[in-house]
Amino acid sequence: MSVRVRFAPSPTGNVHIGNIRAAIFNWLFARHAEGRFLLRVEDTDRERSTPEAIRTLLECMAWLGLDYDEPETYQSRQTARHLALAETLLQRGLAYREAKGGGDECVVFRMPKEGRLEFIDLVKGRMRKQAADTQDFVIVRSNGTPVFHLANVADDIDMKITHVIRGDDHVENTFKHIELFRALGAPVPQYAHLPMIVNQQGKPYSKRDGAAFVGEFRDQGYLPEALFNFLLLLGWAPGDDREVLTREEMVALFTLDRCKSSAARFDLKKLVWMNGEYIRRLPRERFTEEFVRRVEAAGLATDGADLPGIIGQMQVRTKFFREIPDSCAYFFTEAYAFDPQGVEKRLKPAGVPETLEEVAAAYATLPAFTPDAAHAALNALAEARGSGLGALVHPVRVAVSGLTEGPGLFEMLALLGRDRVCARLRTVAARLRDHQL
RNA sequence: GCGCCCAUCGUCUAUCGGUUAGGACACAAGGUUUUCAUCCUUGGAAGCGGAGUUCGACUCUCCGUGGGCGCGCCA
Repeated sequence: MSVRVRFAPSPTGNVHIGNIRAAIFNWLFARHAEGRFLLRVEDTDRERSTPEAIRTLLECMAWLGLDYDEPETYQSRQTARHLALAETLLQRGLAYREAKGGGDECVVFRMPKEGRLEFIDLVKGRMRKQAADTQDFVIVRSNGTPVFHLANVADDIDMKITHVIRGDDHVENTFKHIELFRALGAPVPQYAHLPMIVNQQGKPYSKRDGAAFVGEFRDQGYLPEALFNFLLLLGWAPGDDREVLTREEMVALFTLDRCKSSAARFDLKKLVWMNGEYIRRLPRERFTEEFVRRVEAAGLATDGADLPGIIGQMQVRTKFFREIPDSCAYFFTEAYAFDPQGVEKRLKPAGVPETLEEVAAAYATLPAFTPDAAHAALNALAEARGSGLGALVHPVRVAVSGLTEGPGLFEMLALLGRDRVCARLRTVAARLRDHQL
């Protein structure tokens, strides 16, 4: 029997990372087993399930590369089917009508009253519970609408779902659902319950803890592959020391028995690191394309710049594309901004203007302006002055780039070119004297 | 309250009775130019407690403790 799994979110406008992780695990499980991954929109809450919300959901799926193998289905369209099944249950005496609280009658499903209920959870192992500890539950409201449990199980039956992989807040429901499958004469799927994602305090991760929705991560500049990989590592590990995996590796390696059953804390720092890893691994052309787009969007022109050289330095240090205009402006314009703290610390001390001019003079006479030559020249200067190299490196960096950090100074200088470097050093020296900085 | 589940460095995790308990993030120190966002090296850092089972337990069992989830005519 071939594997069929589904992701069954209720479209409430935003897709929570806990939810999308369930989608990721389902998708990987299906792809690994060469089975089918389906999407069922549980849109029975008509209030919140707006077309807009559904579109957002579909966008998030596409963004993460979670493609599904059959057209998505909508639970709200199956109401008649759900009610028919409830009717069957009623006729077989497996459910009964009851008027709770004096209102109209609702339909209640009968749970076993004795014995033990149990199932094997593919990640948590054997789960058991005394029947006496369960209760009958409503499957059709007195207003005539089906309740989640009925709708969920009915749709799983109709979609021939073989494995239900979902958050472990559903473990208790599973005892109910299994009885429903049996009562409806359908084969019971296998279950796998995934641990929750929690915050630094160990509480369920929510929007109060920062970005909690897929769309927010996208908007903040995270790459879908990075978020996907990071979320996968929350509760699953390949068994060896690999952490950054290609989609193919994930598919090949993913199995439910390697899933952990304890909650995982969401560690933003590691996600940031992961994002940097994915940016670094981007094909050079793709990084370049995005780089240029960002730079130009900031009103800067890249003509004349040594783009390949700049990219070579910047790709490995970029954690977010949005940082690019600010971190690289000095490569493309003379109107680059100065970091106030850098100016204060590196340019304001007495003697800096003279130092910058000395460096400019030394550089002007160099036969070739290469990183090594620029380095050697500064070394010679430092020695002549009896000062450390740092006394030259820092002011020069800030003068030339406006920043206190960036690529190796001499690589950066070579990339800028002798003319621009010397001009900037002199200009900054003059501005310092005129108190213009 | 009742039921169920969970428990390895600060964090994510490896280990499926025998390891100096490994890796990654983060942190610290050093080096890479007295820069840094890269790179290299090094370091600190863990089996919740108590009983058992066993020649031998992080690993198996039980009891505590702590945490989470569930107990809706929400999903």
